[in-house]
Amino acid sequence: MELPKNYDFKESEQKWIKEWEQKRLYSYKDKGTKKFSIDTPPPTVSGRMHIGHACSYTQGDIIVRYRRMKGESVFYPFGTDDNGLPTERLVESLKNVKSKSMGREEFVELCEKTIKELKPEFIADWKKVGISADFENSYSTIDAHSIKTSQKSFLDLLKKGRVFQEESPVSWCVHCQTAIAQAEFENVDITSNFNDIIFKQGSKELVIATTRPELLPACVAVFANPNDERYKELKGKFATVPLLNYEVPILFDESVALDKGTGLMMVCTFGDKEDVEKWYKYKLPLKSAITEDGKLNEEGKQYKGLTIKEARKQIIEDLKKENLLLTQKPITHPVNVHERCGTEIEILKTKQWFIKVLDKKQELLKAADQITWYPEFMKKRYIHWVENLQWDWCISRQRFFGVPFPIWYSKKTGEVIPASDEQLPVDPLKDKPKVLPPNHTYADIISESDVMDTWATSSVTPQIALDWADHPEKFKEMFPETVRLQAHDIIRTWAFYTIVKGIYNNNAVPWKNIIISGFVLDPKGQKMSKSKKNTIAPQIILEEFGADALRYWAAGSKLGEDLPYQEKDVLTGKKTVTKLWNASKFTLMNLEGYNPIQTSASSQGGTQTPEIQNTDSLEVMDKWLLSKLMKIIKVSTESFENYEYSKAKHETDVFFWQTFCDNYLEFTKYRTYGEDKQPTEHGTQNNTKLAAQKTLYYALLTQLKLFAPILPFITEEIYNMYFKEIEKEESIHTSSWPEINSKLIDEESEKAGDLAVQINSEARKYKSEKKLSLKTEITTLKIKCTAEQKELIQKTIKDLKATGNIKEIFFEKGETLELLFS
RNA sequence: GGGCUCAUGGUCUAGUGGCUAUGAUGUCUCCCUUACACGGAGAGGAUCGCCGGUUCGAGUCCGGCUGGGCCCACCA
Repeated sequence: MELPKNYDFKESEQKWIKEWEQKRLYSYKDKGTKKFSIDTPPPTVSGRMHIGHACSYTQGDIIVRYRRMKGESVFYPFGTDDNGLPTERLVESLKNVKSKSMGREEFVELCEKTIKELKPEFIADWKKVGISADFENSYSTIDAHSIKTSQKSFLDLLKKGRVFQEESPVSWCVHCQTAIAQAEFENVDITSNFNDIIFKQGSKELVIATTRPELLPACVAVFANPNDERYKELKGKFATVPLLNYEVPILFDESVALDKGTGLMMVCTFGDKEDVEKWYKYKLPLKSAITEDGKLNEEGKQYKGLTIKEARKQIIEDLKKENLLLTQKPITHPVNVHERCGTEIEILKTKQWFIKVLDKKQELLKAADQITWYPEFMKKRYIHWVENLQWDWCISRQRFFGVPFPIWYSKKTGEVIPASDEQLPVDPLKDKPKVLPPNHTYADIISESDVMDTWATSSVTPQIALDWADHPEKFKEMFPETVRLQAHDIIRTWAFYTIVKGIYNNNAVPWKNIIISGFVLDPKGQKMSKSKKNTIAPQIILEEFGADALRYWAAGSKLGEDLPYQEKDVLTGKKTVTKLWNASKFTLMNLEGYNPIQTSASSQGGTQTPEIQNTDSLEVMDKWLLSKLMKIIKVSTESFENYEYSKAKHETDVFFWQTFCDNYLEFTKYRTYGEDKQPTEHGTQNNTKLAAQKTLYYALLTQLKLFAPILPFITEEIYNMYFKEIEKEESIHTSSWPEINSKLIDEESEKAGDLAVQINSEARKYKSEKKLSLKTEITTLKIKCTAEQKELIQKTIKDLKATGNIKEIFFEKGETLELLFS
């Protein structure tokens, strides 16, 4: 068998992607073996896969491919997250439209159309990196099945009393014009001004420091610390709000910092969480001055109609005019903004749906212990987040493109009218409830027009994939899933919310294990971002180096650890692919005329790998290689079991380059080529050649298998060209994972082989120092060593002479090993 | 301010308390040896961030410090 001179990764990768798909190699089949199910993040259809996706999915895929080879029944669905704000924003910018100024139906249609356009190309990128998901079993978080599942989850929680609707101060994005959840906050430092503003108390001037003068019309009280000597006499008095000239009470609370600003603070409805707390605690009146689209309303009096920014500017100007602005200090302070658009978050009193989480903190913390976290410390991030939760989970969004709430309301009583399970999926704007409350007609109901938060649906990915809505029995068989794979940035959202739903809906944590991958950083270790222009497109890497090379790089990071992108590592991957090709080419060349089936003692299995059953015929160097190979199988298997793919990769890599290529192939060259030069007596096959062939066959196949999860294309190519016919398994990826053959562990041969390697390397060094070609013959080698060492060295003397071009070798007694060349 | 995490040759990285600290890349020298120049052989290059402790023995365990990164809190 002769392989072509060069490996064309582009051609090969394309071919295998197509073939795997045609053969439905990765479709879910219940083989009656241990089940392995994996929950991977449905990426948002953003047009293109980014490098972080490529890396993290590859890491997951490596684990899945290992499991598949172990013979487990792999359930690996693939989803896309198409619903909600991210898609709306994408469509708005792509199609240059504004959802709120378009008809709802028209906009939803446009979203659906856009997704359809983008999706195939989007998914193609995942296939290109060799992700072995069951793409036939793919879901979209906005398809009918996902909507049904998500609505079922909601109705279930409604029955269980875990969701509630309330009109309360809620974080709000004035740009997206919707309520948002705590998990969607992003903290940024903003430069602003700290303004010392004069309030009047009778004729007295009270100085209040604020960064938000535009909220003056929403001011409902002034607060001081009860221990603040400066303000004690203000008790029971009122202050006049400047410019707007109305009175608010002066109150006292321990939470007011004495040293911040002037020690006086104004409470507005609402500037921040602090205001909300005082508003509740002191039952203050509500004075909302900000509209849902971020303008001042009639409460703003003369400032009505101005945007927040304009109002701020105008109020400052007016304060200056009236000499009510004492000082203005520029400051930089942290502000919560909406992660999707960067707009500063407002707090508005609106009616929203919530999932109760604050009262179940203890259970949610306990859940962390029922899941094994890889790496373990990531568990703390989850715990930390749960402990610090401030708000219940607000799941309603005043948007168009999302999963509708499966409910209507009664105009008469205001009560909630839920859809019935059997009518899901339902759109209350189009459909009618099956069951009406007594004395109601369809004219008496109003439809809920809000949609659910994206996370309310992506938090049920296990339930969607395992078909909780339609096949609850099948669902029970597989739930909880084996593994969740995700990055650490969404522990507080995706991991947390999925756990919430698992526990609330199904009384169990959703997976037994969670593996958290790190971030891809730029070569300098900086976070990648579009604004920094330091992003790297995986498509370019794929084009230039190939998927195997990209995967090789991705396999290099430890789980949970951030990985700087280094092109040299991808290049090393490509070199490994090339080396694998060349080493295989050489090996297969040497297997010319070799019939592996004959040497297989176990003919019963028929299609089994021709195992090496008998080591008697093997030479020391063969035993040396195989014994070391067994240890690599052991380490690699153990590492994969613990999701430590980078360790498995490293060990296999070092073995392949050093043990196999640099040494074993060199040591056996003289045995494998030139049979016609030294025909053996009786014309039968040379025994040492046959031994080498046996070893080569088994060692190469094993190494291909060990590399297969990481380098699926090159290994499949080589397997297909030679091994497939003999092994009778259609793909290396469905072939069995190598097992340790304890008969092949041979410490003595390892020692002897190591000595031979050492001596050979000294010989090379000698030649290099003398600037001699490696072909140069060494006349004599005098070896000083112990009797024990001599015995070992004598076992490989033939190999040493041939490999190192050494004519004669003499021994002399010595304490330590000493080599004298001449 | 709280929490987590990291610190190893120029750069990136491996490293279950134990003999000369892994590999890659880059540098230098030699070599197109019939698998591979996307290669081979060799050389040089690390007081394993700093201080202290535990131990016969610490890159590895403990405490403190310094410096990165991330998360959370701080928004008057």
